[in-house]
Amino acid sequence: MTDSLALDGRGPLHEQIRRAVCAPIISGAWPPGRRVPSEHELMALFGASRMTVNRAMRTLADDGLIVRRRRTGSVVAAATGDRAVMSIGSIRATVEAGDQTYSYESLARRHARASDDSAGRFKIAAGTPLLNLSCRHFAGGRPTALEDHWINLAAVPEASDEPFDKTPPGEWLAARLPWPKSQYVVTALNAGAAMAKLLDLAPGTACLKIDRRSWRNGVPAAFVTTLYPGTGHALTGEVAPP
Amino acid sequence: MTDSLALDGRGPLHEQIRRAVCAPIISGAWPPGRRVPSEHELMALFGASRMTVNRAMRTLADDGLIVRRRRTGSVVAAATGDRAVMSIGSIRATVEAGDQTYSYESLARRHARASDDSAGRFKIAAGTPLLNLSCRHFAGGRPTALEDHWINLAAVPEASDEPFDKTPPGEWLAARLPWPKSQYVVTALNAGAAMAKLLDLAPGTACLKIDRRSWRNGVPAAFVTTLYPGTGHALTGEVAPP
DNA sequence: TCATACTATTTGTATAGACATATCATCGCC
DNA sequence: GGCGATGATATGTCTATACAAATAGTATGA
Repeated sequence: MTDSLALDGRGPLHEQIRRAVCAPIISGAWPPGRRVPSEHELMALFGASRMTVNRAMRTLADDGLIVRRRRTGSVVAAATGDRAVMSIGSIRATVEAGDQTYSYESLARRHARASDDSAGRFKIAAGTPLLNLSCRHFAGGRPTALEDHWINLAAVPEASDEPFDKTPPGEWLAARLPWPKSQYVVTALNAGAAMAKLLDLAPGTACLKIDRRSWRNGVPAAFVTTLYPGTGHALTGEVAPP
Repeated sequence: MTDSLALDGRGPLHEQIRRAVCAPIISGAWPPGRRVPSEHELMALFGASRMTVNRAMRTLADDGLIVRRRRTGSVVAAATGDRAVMSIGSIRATVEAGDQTYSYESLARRHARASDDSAGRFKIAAGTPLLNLSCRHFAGGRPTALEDHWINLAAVPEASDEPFDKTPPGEWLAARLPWPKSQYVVTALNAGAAMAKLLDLAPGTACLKIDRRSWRNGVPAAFVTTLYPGTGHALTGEVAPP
């Protein structure tokens, strides 16, 4: 079956080799566990140098399609459960992508100390100074999301001096925390009375809740809860072979 | 500032270089748009060959931390909205990860033709033969999810001969479609009367709905809707710098 | 027989060199 | 001034080679 591998002549050689080996894997012709030709075999097959073949195979391994082991060679990886890449953009970007005008309203801004439930979910020492921001986002004048931020002032002290009346906390944080480590938890919940009123919904309407915890340099930096009307917002993502 | 870059002596050289350049980026010391030392500068700084430096930089570019351009050199990338990797495992795996016994019940199995609304969301020709499977998943004897599958028999003809009374359609499909292209849409919705009864919930309870479309070799293969009680299930994911 | 040493295979890493390609800046030239 | 040719720079790709590390199988020896 290795004979049927063929280059398509388009693009760099290492890409062609990667595609040639990738094709029978994603088509199912090579089932998980099947042996993939060794680098030497591919060198002979395609007339490429080992470094070029190695780069193609390494890319496939990085993408999780094959598993490489010394001496035994490479095999097609077992298909794991999906790992979908969900794009969680800023609310402004989401609204403006739908050709609606974005606006934002600050509902509350208060200092607090970690002691109540926020300390528990945040995993920080009790007494840590926090800044709590509550705000509402509008798409074309209609409320589209509620956000509740808990910023760890020990990790992000600059937040103390920021009024957050013009810049939404989410955007401000994104600029201050480039490439944070973040964890997301997505659930559904019924809107309570206050929440429903703020979102202009009937009480009990299903909403999408996205909890996000972010760290900066290993220190918990922010805990954000975002609430969307369930029917008005969708989290989308995709997984695709390379 | 390039002087402060230092290798830590641990692991392969290209990894050390990658970490050395990565550190000031994720710490924020190098803001987006800042120029990253060129390959030649890094060669001189670390005494490494260009291929080794190139591999480190290329990895950073693949991870989206820097943007590389010919002649102008590399710069720190603008922090985009997060692209979180959500793990959407099989329901069995999720249940068994919680130390509960998994079971499964087939509710309906019927053949259909794409003509009604399913053709529209599926983007297939009307009249295409489909197999519709409805099932319920249990965790420790209590219902934990509902699933509704529409399998395109033109793309996956083997499904016709499968009774799906023992193997859940999701697992069967995962084995038949290795590395499919898939799209996900996650929303929240209020449980209707029938849905609530099947999930043992009060009507109107918020539920998490995950729609998944999968393709095989570019052909729509399956459309799956999964419903979870909103409080009983969470979609989790994370994004982390490399 | 069992344990150990050796060997062959395969991948992992690193180097030096070469040429290709995109692009910015500059220098003439009209 | 505007236009085009030219050169410089940085990345992109590819090769040939070398040695290292992991490991499965084989040979060796007590």
